[in-house]
Amino acid sequence: MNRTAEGATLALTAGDRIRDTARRLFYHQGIRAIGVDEIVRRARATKPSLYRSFASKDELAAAYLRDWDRAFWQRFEAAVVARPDNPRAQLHLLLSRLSRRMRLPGYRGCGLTNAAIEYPEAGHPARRVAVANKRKLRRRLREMAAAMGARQPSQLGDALTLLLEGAFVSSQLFGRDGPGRVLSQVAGQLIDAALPRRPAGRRAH
Amino acid sequence: MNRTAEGATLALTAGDRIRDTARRLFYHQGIRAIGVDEIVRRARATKPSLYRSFASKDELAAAYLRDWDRAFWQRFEAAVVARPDNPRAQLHLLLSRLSRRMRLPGYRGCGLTNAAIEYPEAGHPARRVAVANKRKLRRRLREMAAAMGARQPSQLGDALTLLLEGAFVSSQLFGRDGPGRVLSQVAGQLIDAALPRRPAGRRAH
DNA sequence: GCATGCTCGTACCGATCGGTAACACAGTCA
DNA sequence: TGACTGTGTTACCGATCGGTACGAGCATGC
Repeated sequence: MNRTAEGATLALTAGDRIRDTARRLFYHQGIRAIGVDEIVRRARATKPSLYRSFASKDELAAAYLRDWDRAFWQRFEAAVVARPDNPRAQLHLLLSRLSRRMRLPGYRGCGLTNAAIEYPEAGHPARRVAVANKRKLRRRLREMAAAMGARQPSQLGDALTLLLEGAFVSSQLFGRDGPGRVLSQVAGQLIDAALPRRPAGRRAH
Repeated sequence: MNRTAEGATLALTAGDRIRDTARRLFYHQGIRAIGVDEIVRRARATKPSLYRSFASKDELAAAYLRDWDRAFWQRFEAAVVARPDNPRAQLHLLLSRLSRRMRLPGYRGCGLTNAAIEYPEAGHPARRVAVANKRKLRRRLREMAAAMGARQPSQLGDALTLLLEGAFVSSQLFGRDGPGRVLSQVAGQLIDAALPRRPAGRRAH
């Protein structure tokens, strides 16, 4: 097995190669823009192999998004455990890491956000995964806002949600020098404004 | 002419009906999701009529986005002239009107943002229109931030850009009760934080 | 009458869409 | 040796994709 190296992908089974290739193509060109023929061609595989591992193209897209969701929460929790008991530092770490990733070549925002825009239909499998992730993210940010001691944690959490989603889409609209550069600074300002007033001066993050 | 009422659309020429129908379908389902056959069918027209008025489907999409761009700046300038010489009030009016529109049934964010995500390819006609609009918007918001007297007008303008784009996409991710509800309040907080410190207390918007 | 434009529709094009039937070929068990 | 199972292949399906050649219908000007 694994008889050929074939450039980048050296996965074993056809199903794995298809999964990897679909992730790359779906992310960079969009799900609707890519046909199953191109996926299997670039994956050095064939369509029956695709449909043995995935029930349909929509399910392949949903699998791609579930992978994304998993990786997203891994990054999220990595920032949480890196700054224990300090939600503000957790968020700062999360956003600064995101800011750095956003400046990498080929970055095209959040695959889940993009998919939700590509599939506005309510029950679509891809949309389901995307919306579930976003709901959880919003809840999580509200919880972090509450843990920071914000006066209106729901409002601060929602404000951070807006900033995050705005950064995701702005990165594809404006490229490297987009407004996403100010993401973590602006989040810090919002947190400052949402926290109860302290005696004097400014606080460090 | 105009021999038939035909429900909602009572436009005269086939080209106009096609333009109106395309706007509705493109906005609510997405551009890639809609084929030219469905457009001409719902418009009570035929494909040759479409291709007499528009060089291609991509150009029809670009025309739809140019219409959107025009309407966008009309709303923008309407808020500007309604609050002369008061950029902060202009922005507040703009955002509160947007917040109200976002809660309307069938709202699906900004057609230009959505199109830019649907068409990541650099030179695509639809993407060109979308990106040009966003660049101008960013510049305009930076100018308004400067006119407000912000200490770092670029940063405030970019923060507002992030909030706006975040509100656009969040409206489709979360629906009526999404984080877009806090849009104008949060913008006010950011403006407060960006303005030079005043002797004491808070300022009204 | 009759040609000139102008708008619109019928019928069609090759290419691609997502998806599938039937089969070849290996490795594993008895 | 032969049956089984899992993974690969070739070749095909109807439907839909964006786009077009060609002519019908109809008002106007002479």
